[in-house]
Amino acid sequence: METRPLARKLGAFMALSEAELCVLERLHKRRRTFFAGRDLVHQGQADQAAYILVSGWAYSYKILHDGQRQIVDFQIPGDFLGLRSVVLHVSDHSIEPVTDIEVTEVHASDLFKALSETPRLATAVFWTASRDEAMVVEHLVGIGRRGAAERMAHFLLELGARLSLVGMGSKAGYACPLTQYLIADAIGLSAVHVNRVLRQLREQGMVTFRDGHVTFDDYDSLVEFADFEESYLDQVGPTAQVSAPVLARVA
Amino acid sequence: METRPLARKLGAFMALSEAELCVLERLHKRRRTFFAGRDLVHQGQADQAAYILVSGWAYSYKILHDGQRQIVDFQIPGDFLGLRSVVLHVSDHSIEPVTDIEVTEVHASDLFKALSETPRLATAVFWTASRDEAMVVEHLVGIGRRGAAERMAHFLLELGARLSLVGMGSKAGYACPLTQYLIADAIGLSAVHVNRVLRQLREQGMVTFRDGHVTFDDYDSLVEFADFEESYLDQVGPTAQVSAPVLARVA
DNA sequence: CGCCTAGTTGAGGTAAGTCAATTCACGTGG
DNA sequence: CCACGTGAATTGACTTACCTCAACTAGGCG
Repeated sequence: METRPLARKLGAFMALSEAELCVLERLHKRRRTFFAGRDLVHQGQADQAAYILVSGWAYSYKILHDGQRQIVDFQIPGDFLGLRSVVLHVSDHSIEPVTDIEVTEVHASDLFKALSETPRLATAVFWTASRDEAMVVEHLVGIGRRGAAERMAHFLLELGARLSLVGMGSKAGYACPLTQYLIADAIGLSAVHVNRVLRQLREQGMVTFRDGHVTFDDYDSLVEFADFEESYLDQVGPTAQVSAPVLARVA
Repeated sequence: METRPLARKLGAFMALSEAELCVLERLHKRRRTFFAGRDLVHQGQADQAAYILVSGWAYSYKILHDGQRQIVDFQIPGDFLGLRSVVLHVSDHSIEPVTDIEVTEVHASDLFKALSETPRLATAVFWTASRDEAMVVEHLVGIGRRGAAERMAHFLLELGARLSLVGMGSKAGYACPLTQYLIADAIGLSAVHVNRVLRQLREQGMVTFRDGHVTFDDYDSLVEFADFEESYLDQVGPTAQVSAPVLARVA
């Protein structure tokens, strides 16, 4: 468990050699702590470092000129923070910790060097980035075309699935430090409506979100209700070639 | 102009050497044509090839279980089609041509081989992918937090900016083969409402969309109205800015 | 004790959706 | 050449999902 969460995540995707793990290890330059509510990366900033989240939760968001906020995604341990900012050389969004967080810093130059010298690692990182993009796309679909309750259900399920992959959740539920305001800005609703929708889902016996804990009261009917497809979260990478489970699902 | 649009796009981001251009050239295996309305990639399919769009327009989308469609993005010449599907090894979305299109096919194995043997090319492709992701994020923000008219204005401006980069548009306007139904599914509105919003923008003297042509009647006030920030579309890559050190290491 | 933040609930407003009718351009076959 | 069908755009009338405003509760903490 003191294996870096990122190594664990990438390892689940492709087997990494000793040498590759070593390169990965050397990337983690410095461990830092940031405190809840204090911006880590700011929109428009020219970034020279990305971070890997070790513990705690964060979220990336954009602010519109009229002050509204849209949360793009939440990050949990093992996720990159600001990877896109480094590649694009400027941050198009801000990142803020939800809780106090621990991260390790990765300098842009070290990252590019490591990726060019270790092609398989580059593939693995590219895979991670693609998986993140797939989540953003799914999020987009939800906001664009799902009703409020379905959106909420889908959101809670996706978060649960992601947390399960790093051992922080199960089909029973998970600890969740988010406020209803954060969820509102993530799924494009008002905080008031979030509250109503949560009540509805609770009264229908599907999920309960209370006191920082999400409990799946009836996982299966929630999945059914939310039209939740978790295949896009699968830990299946190129090495696993067209693996049996994928084929089964496609068939 | 018979330069491959992709080479032109990547070239704008970082200067590519002869050798790198040559690798890029060899990627283009086979030129193919697809016809308007016939699926090119299907949701759930296990992909072994991506495509580079040479001419025509396409769109990537997802279908929900209740039959609703959310269009994630439109692709124009120079864009990759299905790059994420290849990296993730399964397509999480479908792609369909809007018009008849010409593409060149890129086999997954060739792509991975080229990227691992030519690190700078990998960086460039990673940059392209990140730029696409930034667009999806901006799209997400629009759907989540902007009103219908602002969303439409922003959408038309973004398309214009992208088309300008490949010489197919200007601040005066551009040819646009999209129907109001496609736009509706892209920006999360009903087709009827799209029509109303277009009328409103036209009557306010900002944009006119008629007969397959978008005309910016007052570009500046449209930008103002839409809160349009085009920085995320900049053709600014690592080479352009802080990059001397980065390049030195990568090279 | 008083203040702040998070959550909860009600009443009423509004942006956008649905349903439906009409027009127009286009192609196709009688 | 015209009748017909089809897909796109347009507009009106009505509905609804979600928002806003506002009041109130409950817990944490200086």
